[in-house]
Amino acid sequence: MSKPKRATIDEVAERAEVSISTVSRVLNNLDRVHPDTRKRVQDAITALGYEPSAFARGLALQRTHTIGFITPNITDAFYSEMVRGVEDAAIAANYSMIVASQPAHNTERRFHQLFTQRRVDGLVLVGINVDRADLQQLIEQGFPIAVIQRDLGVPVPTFVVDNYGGARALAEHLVIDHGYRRIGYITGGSDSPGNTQRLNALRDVLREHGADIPPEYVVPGTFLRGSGDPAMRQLLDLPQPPEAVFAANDQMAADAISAARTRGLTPPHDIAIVGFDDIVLASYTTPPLTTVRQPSYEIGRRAFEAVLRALDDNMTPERVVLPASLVIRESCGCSPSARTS
Amino acid sequence: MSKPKRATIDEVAERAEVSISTVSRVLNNLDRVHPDTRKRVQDAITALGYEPSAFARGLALQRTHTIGFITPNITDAFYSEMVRGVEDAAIAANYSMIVASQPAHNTERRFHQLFTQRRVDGLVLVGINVDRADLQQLIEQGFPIAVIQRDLGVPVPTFVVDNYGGARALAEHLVIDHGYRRIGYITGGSDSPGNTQRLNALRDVLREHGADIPPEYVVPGTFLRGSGDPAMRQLLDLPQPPEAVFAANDQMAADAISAARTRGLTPPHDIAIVGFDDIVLASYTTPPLTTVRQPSYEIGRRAFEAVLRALDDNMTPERVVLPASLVIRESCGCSPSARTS
DNA sequence: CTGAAAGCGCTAACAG
DNA sequence: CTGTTAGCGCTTTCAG
Repeated sequence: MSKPKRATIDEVAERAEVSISTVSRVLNNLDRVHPDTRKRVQDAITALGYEPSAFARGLALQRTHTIGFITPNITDAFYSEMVRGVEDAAIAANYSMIVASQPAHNTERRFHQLFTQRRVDGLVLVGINVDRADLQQLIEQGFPIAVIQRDLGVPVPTFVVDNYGGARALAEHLVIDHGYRRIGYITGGSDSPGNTQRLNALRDVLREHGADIPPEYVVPGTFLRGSGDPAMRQLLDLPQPPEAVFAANDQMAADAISAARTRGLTPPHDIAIVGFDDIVLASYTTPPLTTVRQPSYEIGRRAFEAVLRALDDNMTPERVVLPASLVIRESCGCSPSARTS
Repeated sequence: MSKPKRATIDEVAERAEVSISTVSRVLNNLDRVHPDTRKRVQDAITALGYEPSAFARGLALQRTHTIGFITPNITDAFYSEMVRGVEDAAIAANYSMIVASQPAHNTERRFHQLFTQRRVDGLVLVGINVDRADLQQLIEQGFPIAVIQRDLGVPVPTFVVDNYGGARALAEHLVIDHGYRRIGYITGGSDSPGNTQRLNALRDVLREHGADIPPEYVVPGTFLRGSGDPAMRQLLDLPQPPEAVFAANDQMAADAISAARTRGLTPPHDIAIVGFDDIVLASYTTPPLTTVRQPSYEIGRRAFEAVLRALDDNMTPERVVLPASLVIRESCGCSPSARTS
């Protein structure tokens, strides 16, 4: 029992005493339509409360005006900002967004579904690893896909933040401004290029200042909630614990702060802790996290626009690197008042 | 140039040397089909990598197998959990989910769009106020809608948490277990029934114990990030500030903690602060927030299921109240070890 | 058990 | 400027 009756184009045509093509014309104002007829049609439209069916139109046009957004976990603050970016851009272009937020092992299937069954016009992938062959094939067929935060090795529009640059700025702040030399690192998932780049930046900066990062100072995390805790403990259990800890993301940095506090330590006095991402949580830890901000909303927006562009003309796929900016709060050891920048 | 060629039902039919109706039959296995033909068809399907177009099917069936989820703000941790619930349930039923996360002033329009243009089969609304007349009309036409967290005064499946009960448990903990009598309250948006119920619960408990909540102890917030800060300051500026503060949600409670700390106070020693929702942030403040947990994932899941049910048979719309549970951490004054429950 | 044909709501040539 | 007509890909009677 659920077929609310919506007016169809035929009813509008009948009421306006014109043919359906004329109605279609005023709808899409393509050709010139006589002002009088146009008015009649428009009156009929409003009288009937008519709105064209997006999917009947989709069938005819072979364009669904729907885009798919696939991410491993939308509850992650970092991704949900992106969703907003994609959505706002989508709305502006009269698109709807189907979102798929599924654990990694399901993304491949959803990806396929969205494309084959749902016939989305394009896809935005973030933080997931799709099978390269699958992707390659779609690309070759000219299917518009934008990839965020991953370099998949296929020629698609790719959006990444400057992980190295951002991490480097943060590392320099730690090494130069604060003079730390013994710095630990909590890693993210091993399949994440961002993780590697952040670690490299830290290592480079340290080397440039005559220090190094011993193997035992690099402890494993997963980017996920809770994983910073055991990692931090491991660091704290070392004969000589680090003076500062760089966690691959804010979530783990927050875990690390809790872990330190549980051990009776007071960051940043006893140990400095910094993160990456600048999620909401970062402002609410005690002390607030010094971190690196990623422009996730903008990334989302631009990814959608890239898809749209690819849909219209076949651009050469760009790879854009967005700047990440240092956000200095207090967890690095800076005082609330004397914030450097 | 973006028309990846997908196989159509005709090609499958041709290859299997049957008619398209037969293909359709094996697809939906409705009628009996001869095993041999069935096999031929299935072989053709896999050979061609055929998948039926969801929206061509939608046109014929008048069912899009798409559901709309409308919320004011998906970056709010509380809502994003819900999205996951809706999505998981949707996938299980072979549905896709279009999400609309738009500021309040836009939701009405999106609501209308999703329904008229997108022809979604149903809608889940959370935390928004749609025009009652609009809604009423859709309902009467038998359009399936589930409403979360609002009582819209129309007969639709409604899912709310037991705000009163949850808040009451929290208030009793404050009043009975801790013995507080001077308790301040930071309100949420005035259009939110949850807000009112929470305040009422606090007031009732206080009264039952011979105390009251003076007008100046109720200060305005908006539920949104940052709004707890000025509210808390206002409370702290009072000649006699409260001993404890109940914020209408965790986000504002977190703001309140920061505000207190900025004033040189140390919660919960100098002032207790509690919230509502149990979002991720609640575990990471210092001290961690004592709060009330809402089962948002489950709410989302059940809301979708209600929509689906309404789609099939026309049930009488239920109104289900889900239990909220007290989560005791440290911001109320409990020590980490000696947690009551 | 299977095929032919109509129709879902809309767009897009092609003729007037 | 406007109407006719042929699809878009699928389901569904209605006949065999």
